[in-house]
Amino acid sequence: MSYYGSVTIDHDQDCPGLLPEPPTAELQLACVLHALADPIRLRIVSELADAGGDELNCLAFELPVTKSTMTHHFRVLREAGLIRQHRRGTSKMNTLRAEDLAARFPGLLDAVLAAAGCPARH
Amino acid sequence: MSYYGSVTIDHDQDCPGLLPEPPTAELQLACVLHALADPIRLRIVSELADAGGDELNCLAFELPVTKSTMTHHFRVLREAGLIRQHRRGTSKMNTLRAEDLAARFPGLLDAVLAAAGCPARH
DNA sequence: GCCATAGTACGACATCTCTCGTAGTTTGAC
DNA sequence: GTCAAACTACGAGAGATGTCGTACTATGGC
Repeated sequence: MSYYGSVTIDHDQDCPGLLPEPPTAELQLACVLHALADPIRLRIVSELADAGGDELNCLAFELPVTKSTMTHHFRVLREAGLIRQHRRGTSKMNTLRAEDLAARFPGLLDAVLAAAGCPARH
Repeated sequence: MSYYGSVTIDHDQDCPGLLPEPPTAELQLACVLHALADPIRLRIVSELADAGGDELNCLAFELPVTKSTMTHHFRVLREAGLIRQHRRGTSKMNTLRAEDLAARFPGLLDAVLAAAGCPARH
């Protein structure tokens, strides 16, 4: 989406291997919702939440898409500020930025995760 | 988004003038998030929430787009199940389906509205 | 050095999305 | 019946998105 504006990606703590991400204060609601509004990405976020803060590499998610498509989705999530990524060896480890999100948009992530947990009823 | 599947739009109560909308039990999370992931639509939802359940016609929202674009956004919101629309006279009145959403995705709408209320910090 | 593993870059493509303008419909007021 | 107001339908266009395949770049183990 073009009109979200460019995601400011600066980071003060230059932790080695950490990939650029937007600071907490600049997370954009529309951008976060857009990142969550895709079944694949929702699943990634959901599984990261289930991991309880543990780091998962990209291939730990058995997603029904190719590696290059995975790269795309992980980047969308990182640029929206939902996940944090840093390199370790040949892998890229992912964690959910749950605390940052809770600080910026209280209750939002929890509500989405709860909603994602109970799919359909009828 | 194609892979949400077709929105089931049946309605038992054939209230005259009510436009078709998905039943509460069939609201799709990804679909709802996608509908909210647009600044214009987020604003519509926000203003409807501020109206506290009152009905607002489409032109009551002073949106920076043409009428046909408004029609488009209101339709997206209705088909996602976020708003209810029914005709009255030459107008189409809109209300937020706050209770339906709270029943299906507890806390989600509230969190989004709260997040939309406090835009940016730095 | 060689190789396998994990991931990226890039281009391509089909589809979707947002936007508009113009023409049309429906409704209520006169 | 005529007219204005509110909205819709339709087509078009620019741009974004999700997907893939191929080629490429680390990184670590041998």
